[in-house]
Amino acid sequence: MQDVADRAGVTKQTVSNVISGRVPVRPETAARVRAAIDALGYTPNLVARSLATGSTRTVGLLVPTVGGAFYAEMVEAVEDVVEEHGYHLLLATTRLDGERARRHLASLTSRSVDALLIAGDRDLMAHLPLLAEARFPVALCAWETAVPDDFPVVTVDYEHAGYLAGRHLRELGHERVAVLESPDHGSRLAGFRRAFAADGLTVPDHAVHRAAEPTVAGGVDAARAAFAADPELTAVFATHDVLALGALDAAKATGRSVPGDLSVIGHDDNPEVRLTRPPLTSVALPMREMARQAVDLLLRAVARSGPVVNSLHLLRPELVVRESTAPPRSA
Amino acid sequence: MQDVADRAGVTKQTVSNVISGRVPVRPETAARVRAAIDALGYTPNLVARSLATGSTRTVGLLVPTVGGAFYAEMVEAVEDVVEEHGYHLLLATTRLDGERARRHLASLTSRSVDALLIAGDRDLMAHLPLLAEARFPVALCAWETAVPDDFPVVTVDYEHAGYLAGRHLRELGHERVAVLESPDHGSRLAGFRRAFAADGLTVPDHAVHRAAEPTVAGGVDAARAAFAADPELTAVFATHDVLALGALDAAKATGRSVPGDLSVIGHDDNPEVRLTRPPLTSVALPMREMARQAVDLLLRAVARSGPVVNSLHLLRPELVVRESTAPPRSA
DNA sequence: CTGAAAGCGCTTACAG
DNA sequence: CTGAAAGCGCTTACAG
Repeated sequence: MQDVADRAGVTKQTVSNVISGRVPVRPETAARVRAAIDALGYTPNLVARSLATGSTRTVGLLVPTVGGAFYAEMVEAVEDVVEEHGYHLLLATTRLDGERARRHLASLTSRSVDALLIAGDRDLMAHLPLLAEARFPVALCAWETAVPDDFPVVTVDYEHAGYLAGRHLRELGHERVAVLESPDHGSRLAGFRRAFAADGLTVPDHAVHRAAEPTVAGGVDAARAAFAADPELTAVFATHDVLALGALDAAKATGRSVPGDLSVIGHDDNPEVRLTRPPLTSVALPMREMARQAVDLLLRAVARSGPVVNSLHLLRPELVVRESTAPPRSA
Repeated sequence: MQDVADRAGVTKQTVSNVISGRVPVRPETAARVRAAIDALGYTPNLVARSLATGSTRTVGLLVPTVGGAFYAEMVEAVEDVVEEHGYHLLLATTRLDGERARRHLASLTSRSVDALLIAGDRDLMAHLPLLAEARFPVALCAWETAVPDDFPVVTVDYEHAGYLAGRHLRELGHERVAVLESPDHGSRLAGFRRAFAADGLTVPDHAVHRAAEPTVAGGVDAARAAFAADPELTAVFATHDVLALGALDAAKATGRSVPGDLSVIGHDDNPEVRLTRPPLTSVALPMREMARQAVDLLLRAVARSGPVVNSLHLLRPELVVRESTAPPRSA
């Protein structure tokens, strides 16, 4: 920078002013400075700037994993918003490993980020207190269970998501249904039940089948269990798309046509569910909007260097009707 | 830091020495300093340290996308290695958008990272010269086509991958085969052909079917074209697992049993291919080792603050035989 | 509109 | 082993 200043015949403060544009500089001077910058191939040292301004222009994102359509899309959505604001993305994954999460949280404390967005869930709960004295704003997103109240949270109204699925099946006329549930998806189930309760129907516990693991195979097993428990059921709600994929397989294997004999509805609207046969009806989560609101919340706090406003944003999911749901045969 | 020094009755240089451990400090003094650190909840300012040392302890990773098992795994592998060395991960994605790639590259130039790893391919080629004057080491990985020679490259021996697929089919006795090809997978095809050539056989151009897009649907179409071109073929090599998935679907739709009537072999060994029926034989790429070698290369250069050694690492892929390949009926 | 000064919070030689 | 000084490369008031 000093070199640039020398070559342009000004002081480095003037160079700084030209670059930042915060203080007006006489056009000729500015032009001379710019010429010198180009000639020398000067690029400002961001670290020095950070030290002087106290801002790293980086936001940290902590996610459980980056594998899987859900978090992959979140990472990209966050990157987009962050980039719009001229920020960089520091990424860390927990892999559902508490110790790993703790390490990351601890290392982020040392002011290397201006703000931190944490997506994930229960495995992080235990370590959140670490952040109590963080010097930067923290927000949580995509949190489903046990939503903490000491940080702002931007998440999906999962209960409503379940309700949408239930209402859709009800509107089609289904009465005997089963739920394929992933662990920690209790609010989706609750919403689903609410839709049936609104019509005076109940979804009994023995119609809820928990998948051993959130995989296609897990979905197949859960679906088979559901068929065995009630051979007459006409529809299945999977709290996770991947389980719905399993349900599709299981239906085929047991000679049930979808949606003729059995309607199947998923949750999350992963990209791949458009490719199944038939394409899967699912509940879409507003990932991009979630990322946007969370990052905006954070960066607004950074901008006025105040605390984040502690709020709970509940984004409404949306039903995407495709071809895996239809009225039951009996209707 | 000054506060810590005051409370411990020493100067901040001593505090610095205690923290870094580079200069021996008398035990009692060190203990006093540590007590003061705890009492004050002091955490060092990494930005200031970076300015003083010239190192940000961050490596940048530029990938086309984070969606898709291949790059997702790469991101996690790189994160692991980087973390082992006490570094952070700055992530940027290009989304196959050249302009976006250029922006990222330009912004990374300003010394916010100690090193940069670029995964990807042709869409980045045009912007690589931007990095010529980068003050930090740069390495490329997972590069398949038009490998540049002015940067170190750690990648897979894709030609060998194709060869492994071809040799496997040859060893099973297949002669009439087809290739389902994704764009830019020429070296995989070349290797595949080499395996057949070794036995005096050729894989003619009309047995190579290019998929319009790297999706299951694209694979289905390409496979149908292959069946139409040669109804007698006994095996199919897909240069991309997702195309192999399509081939599986197309086989089922046309009444071909796998591997009885048709052997199918994929490439990349994405996690989901273990779940297909039958489980897919594929060629596994050593992602973690690739990430490790690339990051090691980079961080060694950082450590001795010299240039990276300009080399080409070609990692050997590995054949994973599952149940989608078998000898042809005729054999 | 431009220049001289101080400071961001560390680390790195260099004396004692 | 510990202390006083200079410097990393910027930015931010503050005079001129």
